[in-house]
Amino acid sequence: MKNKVKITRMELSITQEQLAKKVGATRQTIGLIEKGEYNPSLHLCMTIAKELGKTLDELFWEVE
Amino acid sequence: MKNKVKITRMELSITQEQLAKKVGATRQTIGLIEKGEYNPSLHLCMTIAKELGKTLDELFWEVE
DNA sequence: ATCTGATGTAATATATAAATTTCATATGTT
DNA sequence: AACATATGAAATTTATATATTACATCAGAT
Repeated sequence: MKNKVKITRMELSITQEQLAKKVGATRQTIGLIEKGEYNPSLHLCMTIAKELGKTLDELFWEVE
Repeated sequence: MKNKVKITRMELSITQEQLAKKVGATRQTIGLIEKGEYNPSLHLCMTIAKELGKTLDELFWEVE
C-alpha cells in the first residue's frame, strides 16, 4: 500500500518525529506508513492528510 | 467519524451483506462503518470505495 | 399469522495497528 | 576523533479493528 506521505512530508521539510507529534502518533508508526507495507487506520490517515495540507485521495488514492 | 457509505450503497440498491461479500468483510463490519462510530482500516476503506465507484474523499473526507 | 430478507446490536475470539523500548546506521558538525 | 540528529528496524506490549456467533426487530410477501 504505497502512498505519498514521505514525499509530501519532505516537501514541507519536517521530520518524521515532528509529523508524529503533530498527529499524535509515534515516529515509528509514521515510518511504517511511509514505508508503505502497512495498513493504517482511516482516522490516522485523515489526521496526517490534514496536517500535510492534502486530502485522502492526494496522499493515498491510486498510488502504485 | 461519519461517512457516505450507507447512502452510496443504497443508491446502488445493494444490501450490507452483498457489499460485505464483495469487499471481503462481514455484514456487521459494514454496519458499524455505516453507523459512523468506527475507525476502519485504510485498506478496507479503499476496497469499499472502489466497489462503490467512489474515491476515498467522496466517501470519507470532511463528512460531518 | 407465518415466513423470509435486511438490519441492529451485543459478547467473545482473533488478527493486527500502534505504542514502547531498544539498538544500529548514516550524516552533519564541532 | 566525538557528539547530535534523523531514520531504519526489530521485539514486545497494548489497544482496537474485524470475525464469529447469536438473537432481536422490522418490513414485505404469502
